[in-house]
Amino acid sequence: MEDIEAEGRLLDAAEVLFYGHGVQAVGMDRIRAASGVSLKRLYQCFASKEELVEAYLRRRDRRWRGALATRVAAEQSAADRPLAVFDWLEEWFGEPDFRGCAFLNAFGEMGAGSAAVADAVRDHKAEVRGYLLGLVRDAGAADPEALADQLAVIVDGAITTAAVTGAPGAAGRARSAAAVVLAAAGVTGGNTEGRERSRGKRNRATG
Amino acid sequence: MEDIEAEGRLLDAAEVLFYGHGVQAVGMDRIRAASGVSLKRLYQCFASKEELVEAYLRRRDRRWRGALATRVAAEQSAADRPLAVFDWLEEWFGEPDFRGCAFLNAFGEMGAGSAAVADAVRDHKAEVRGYLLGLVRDAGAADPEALADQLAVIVDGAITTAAVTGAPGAAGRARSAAAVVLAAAGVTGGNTEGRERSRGKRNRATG
DNA sequence: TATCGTAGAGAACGAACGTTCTCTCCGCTA
DNA sequence: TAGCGGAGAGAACGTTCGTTCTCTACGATA
Repeated sequence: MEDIEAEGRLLDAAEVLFYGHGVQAVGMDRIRAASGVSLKRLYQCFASKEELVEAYLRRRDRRWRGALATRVAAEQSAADRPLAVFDWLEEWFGEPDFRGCAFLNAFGEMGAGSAAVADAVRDHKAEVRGYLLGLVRDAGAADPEALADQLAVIVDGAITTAAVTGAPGAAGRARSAAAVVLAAAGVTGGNTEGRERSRGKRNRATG
Repeated sequence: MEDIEAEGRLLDAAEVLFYGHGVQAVGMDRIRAASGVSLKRLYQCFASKEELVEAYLRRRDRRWRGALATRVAAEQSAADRPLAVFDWLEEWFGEPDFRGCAFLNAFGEMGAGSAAVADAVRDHKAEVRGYLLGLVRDAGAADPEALADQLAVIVDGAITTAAVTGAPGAAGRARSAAAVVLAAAGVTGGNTEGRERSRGKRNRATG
C-alpha cells in the first residue's frame, strides 16, 4: 500500500470515527482496524494522535467549505446566495450521521489542551466567515463586514441547535433570522421570506 | 464531613475541572484531589463518573440561568430585556475562565455515548429557549415562538463564536443581529441600536 | 477500657490508552 | 539459492483510566 493511499484511508476512518464518537472516545487502534492500515504505517504518516486529529480537521474544512460553495454557487443571483447557505445547512442537518460541527466538538474536547487543534478550528471559522463576507459583498450589502459577522454567528447557532435538538428545522429558523438581517442590510433576494421554501422546488433554478 | 458538604465540594471541583479542561481529560482522581473528598465518599455521592457529569451540568444549568435572569430582570423596561441578554453574555465572555458553552462542549464529547448527558444538554437548551420566549412575549413581540427560536440560535452562535475567537466582541455582533430581528418583530426598546453601548454606561439604569 | 461502626488514605484492579518493538514474511538483487 | 530491506501483524511498554478493596485510625457507646 502506498503512503498516499494509506493516508487517505486513515483520514477516512478518522473522520467517520472522530466525528461520530468524539476524539477522545476513539483510540488509535480503532482507527487502525477501520482503515486496514498497520499501526506502524499509521505512525509513519502521522507522528501522533494530535497530528492525525489536526489533519482530519484540516481536510474536513476543505471538503465542508467546498460542498457549501458548490451548492451556493448554483444559485444564479448573487442576492440569493447568502440565504442558500441555510438551504445547504438544512440538507446537511438531515443526514443521518450529522452530529454538529466537527470543529466546535473538537474545540470543546481538546481546545484547552492542544494548540494545534485550537488553531485548526480558528482557521476554519475564519475561512467560513471570509466566505460569507464574499457572498454579502457580492450581494451588495451596506456593511459587508458587520453583516458577515452576524451571519457567521447565525450559522454557528444553527449548527449547534440542530445538533442538540436532532432536528433539521433549526436551519429554517436560522434562515428566517438571516433573511431579516440581510434585508436590514439592503440585500433582498428573490425569496427572502423563506420558510415555505420547503413545500416545493425553489422558484429559481437550483440545478 | 457531611454528605451535603461533600457533594457541594465535589460539584465545585467538577465544574472548574470539567469546564476548564473537558470531561474526558479530567480523571476522577483529579476531582478527589481538588475537592479534598475521599474516593470512597465520592462514589457514595455519585455512583459513576457519568452521574457526576450529569449533576455538574444540571447544577450549572440552574446557576447559569439564574445569573442571566438576575441580570436581565434589572432592566426596567420589558422591551429592553431581550437585548440585555447579550450584555450579560458579553460580561460572561470577558471572564478569564470562559471556555464556551459547558453544555455544548459536553454534548460534543459525550452526547453520542451518554444519553443522560445528552438529555441534560437538551433540557438546558430547552429551558433557555423557554426563558427567551417569556422575554419576547412580555415585550409584545408579534410572533413570540418564532422570535424565541431566532434569538436562541443567535445566543448559541454568540457563545461558540466567542469561545473560538477568544474575544468577547462576538456578543456585540450577536446583539446587533438580535436587535434587527427584534425590531422586525415589533420589539423596539430604548436602545435597540446597541453597538455604541460599550462606549459608556447604558442610558437606562442598570443597577 | 474494650468494642464497634464508620471514614479516610491510598493501594490495587482490570481495562484501555498512545506509542514502540519484535517477529515473521515477502519481493528484490547477486 | 542466499541475503537483504521493508512492510504488516500484533505483542508489549508504561501510563492512566474508572472503580473497588484493604488497612488503619478514631469517636461513640457500654
